[in-house]
Amino acid sequence: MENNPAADQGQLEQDQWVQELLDLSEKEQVTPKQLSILRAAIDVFAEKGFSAAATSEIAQKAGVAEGTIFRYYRTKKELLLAIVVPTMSRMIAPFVLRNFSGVLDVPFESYEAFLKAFMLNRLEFVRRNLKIVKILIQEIPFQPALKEQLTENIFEQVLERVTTITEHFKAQGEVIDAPTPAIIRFTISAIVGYLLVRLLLMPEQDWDDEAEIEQTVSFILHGIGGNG
Amino acid sequence: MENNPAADQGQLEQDQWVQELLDLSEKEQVTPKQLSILRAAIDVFAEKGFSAAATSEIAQKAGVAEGTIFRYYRTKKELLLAIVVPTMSRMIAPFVLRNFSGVLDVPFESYEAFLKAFMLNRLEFVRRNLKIVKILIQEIPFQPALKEQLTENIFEQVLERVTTITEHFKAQGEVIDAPTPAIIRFTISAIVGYLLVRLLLMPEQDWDDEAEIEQTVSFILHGIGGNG
Amino acid sequence: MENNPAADQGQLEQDQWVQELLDLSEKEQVTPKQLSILRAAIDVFAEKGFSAAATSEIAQKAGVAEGTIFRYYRTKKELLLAIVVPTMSRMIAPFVLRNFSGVLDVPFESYEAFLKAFMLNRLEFVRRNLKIVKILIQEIPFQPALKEQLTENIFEQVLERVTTITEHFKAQGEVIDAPTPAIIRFTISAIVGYLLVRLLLMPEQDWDDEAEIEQTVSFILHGIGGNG
Amino acid sequence: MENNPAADQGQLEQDQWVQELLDLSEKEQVTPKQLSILRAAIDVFAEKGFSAAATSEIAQKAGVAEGTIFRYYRTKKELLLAIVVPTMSRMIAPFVLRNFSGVLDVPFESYEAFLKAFMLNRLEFVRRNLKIVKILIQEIPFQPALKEQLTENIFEQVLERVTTITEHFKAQGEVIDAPTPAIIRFTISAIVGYLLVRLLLMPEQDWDDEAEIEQTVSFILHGIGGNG
DNA sequence: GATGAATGAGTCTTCATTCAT
DNA sequence: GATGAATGAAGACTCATTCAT
Repeated sequence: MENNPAADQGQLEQDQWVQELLDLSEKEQVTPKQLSILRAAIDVFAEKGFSAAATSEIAQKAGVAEGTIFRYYRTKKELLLAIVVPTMSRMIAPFVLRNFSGVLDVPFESYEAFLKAFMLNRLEFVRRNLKIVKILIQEIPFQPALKEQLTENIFEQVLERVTTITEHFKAQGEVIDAPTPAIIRFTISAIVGYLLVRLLLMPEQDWDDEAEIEQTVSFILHGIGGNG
Repeated sequence: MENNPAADQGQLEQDQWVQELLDLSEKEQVTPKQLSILRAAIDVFAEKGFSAAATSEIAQKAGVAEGTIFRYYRTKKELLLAIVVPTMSRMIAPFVLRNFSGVLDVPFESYEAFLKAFMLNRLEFVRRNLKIVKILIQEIPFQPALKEQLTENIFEQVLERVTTITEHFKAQGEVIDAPTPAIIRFTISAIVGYLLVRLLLMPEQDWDDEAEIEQTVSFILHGIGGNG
Repeated sequence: MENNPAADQGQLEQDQWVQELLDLSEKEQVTPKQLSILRAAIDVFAEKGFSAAATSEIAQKAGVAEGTIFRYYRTKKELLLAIVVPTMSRMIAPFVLRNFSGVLDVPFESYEAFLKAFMLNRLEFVRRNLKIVKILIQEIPFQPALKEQLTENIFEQVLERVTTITEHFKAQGEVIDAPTPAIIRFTISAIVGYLLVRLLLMPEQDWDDEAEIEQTVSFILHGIGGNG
Repeated sequence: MENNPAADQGQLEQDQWVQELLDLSEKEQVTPKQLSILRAAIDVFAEKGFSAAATSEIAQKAGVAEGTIFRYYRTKKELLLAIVVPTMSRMIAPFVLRNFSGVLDVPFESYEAFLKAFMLNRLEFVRRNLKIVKILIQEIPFQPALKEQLTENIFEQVLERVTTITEHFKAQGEVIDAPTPAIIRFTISAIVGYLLVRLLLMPEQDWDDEAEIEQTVSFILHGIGGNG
């Protein structure tokens, strides 16, 4: 039951992120114990799913007593939300906050450049938050709190912002004059499709991300139809 | 807790399907009791998720005793698999079996016609098996049995078949000369993206499926890039 | 963990009563297991108090699995109420129902005869339900459900009935013309005082109940003042 | 969670008393923190019952850290006893100590005057220590330490003293020649009955204590029997 | 075949108590 | 002295599974 933060090198990057996440969300120091609870919870939730995850296992993996978890998070569900809500915010942050990640705000020369930058940016984000994203996707259908977030943020703020961007490029003639919702859906499908295959379905395959992204953006813009 | 199959007209179609499914998978008669267990299980699994679903609730909804479930399915997990495995098979059936649904075998005049027919066909399939598909997606990460199926069937059989098809159209000049896996991924992303938005994210919206499918196929073939 | 209903002879009388109680309240057969749960619960609640009583101890004493308790009573509190509410009803039954125990309905020749009969009757009742009465007294302050019962039944029905009786005897000149509430309070105090001392404070002492009751009734009627 | 002693004027009287109590029992200075722990504990014990009371809630209400309670009282039970034992002593003090409250020592002209003075005195006492008395009554059955006190003090000292007093008045012809224990029981029943109804069962009713006490004493002396 | 009572391991959660700071 | 983070045993309650009827 030792707690050796030095050992698990594979998680270093994610730890960094968890720290970031907490700094961001709370602006107050997070105890090492709380951190190891979060890390353990992320692992167990991702591996077993929220319902099937036992707080006893989380405690054990975190190297703390079971009661300690409940000092920080009153219920198991609150622990879930503490992990997942900030990530949800960060996931859509580029669409919501100006000058946040810079991806959407730097005036891109072209739609193509914009799409490439965006894909690369989100790929990096999901890669660094893979487990949390898995948990998030799994639990959205069962957690009203998350559904609400989704509705309020994605369907109201994000869609509006993305619509603006899309119509901007439409006006410039870089995007064809088709219904904006269909364009958005199609574009996001291609991007998300790549992320899923890349990170979840076939993560172990060798990937040349730059080339794949370029290819995908090319498909988005020109399709896969032949000369006919 | 009566079980009146006549009442729930909305499920008639699905019931029909469940019957089909069972006929197919077992080739032996399915008792009405077993059928109502399956139907109840589909409802509860879809609503609560597998882990959070209680067999007692399933029994209650099915109008049978708790013990009865375990006459037919030795464990809760077996009940899950009995629901989900045949649907998985049917989901990929068009790619695997010849002359099954006919979608892939009728020699289409064009890739475009093929894609449209395929989308419509799968849309109909998912629509009629929505809950089961939900369950399937939810549980794949946690059920090794399903993961295995996925690997063996999708990644070996389906991919091979789809590769063949794609390369056929490539040879005919209807599809550009890009890496086949990327083409496949891109195409399926667009299709699945549509299905998800259409049936899961915004099912209540009014949809003109024919137009949307046409639009999507057009995007797949020619992209969304402007004249530049 | 054997369950030998024949052995505990001391409880025979009470068992009889528990059976009675349940017959009365449910009019349906009570399983032996349920009965032993009730008996064990009565013992443990009386000994430790409701809050400090562990369902595990009740289960152990009843010779059943802990889960079994919760098949019959959804919560620990429900188990408490199942024990205590019917007794509460029976405790005040003589005041509420006509011809129930007969104590209040037979036209007594005198107030004295009435008081004696009533004391004897209630003494017997409390003696046979001692533990439950203990539990009842203990838990009334903390169980809103019981408080409500108390208010609705005691303060509305019982007081009204007792007032009628008292005023009947007042009219007959057997009771002095003092404020009825004071008379009632005083009378009940004397009776309850005897019951408490007799059964709770000094139960092991040798008691000549008839003589004591006669004495108490005499005090109630003529006081303890000397000839002065 | 501030603790502003100035605000709760309603408790001023009781606070005063708590101070008294502690001065009495310990003869050493009591810190403000200890005082607020005691006050909070009285509130919580009275409201929830000892077993159901959480030390964390007491700490919170007292405005101290959870650990602080255990600096002063090693266990929760010790805290209970610290509250309840001194009150128990004071409750029976008039019977035990000479010249303490003076109630029993001033040579009363009559048994009647004595009873009235005694009732008024105890009414005042219980009124000012209502919560503690509640706690005391609740916990006597479950705390051997309290039971022991009860046996040793009440049943040995108090009864002896009360017997002496009663027999004194018996000798003077003010009390009839009936068994002393019955007389005592009856008298105390009437007094305690009044206190309970007055302070616990119907505290919100308007009471004319002097008149009620006079009435009650009259009943004790002359009973409620009519001229018959 | 069908039942549903019974099980008991396992769940999340609480809480009195300790102890390093 | 005072804190409050940490503990871990114990609590009420759930639930998949069994089996006698």
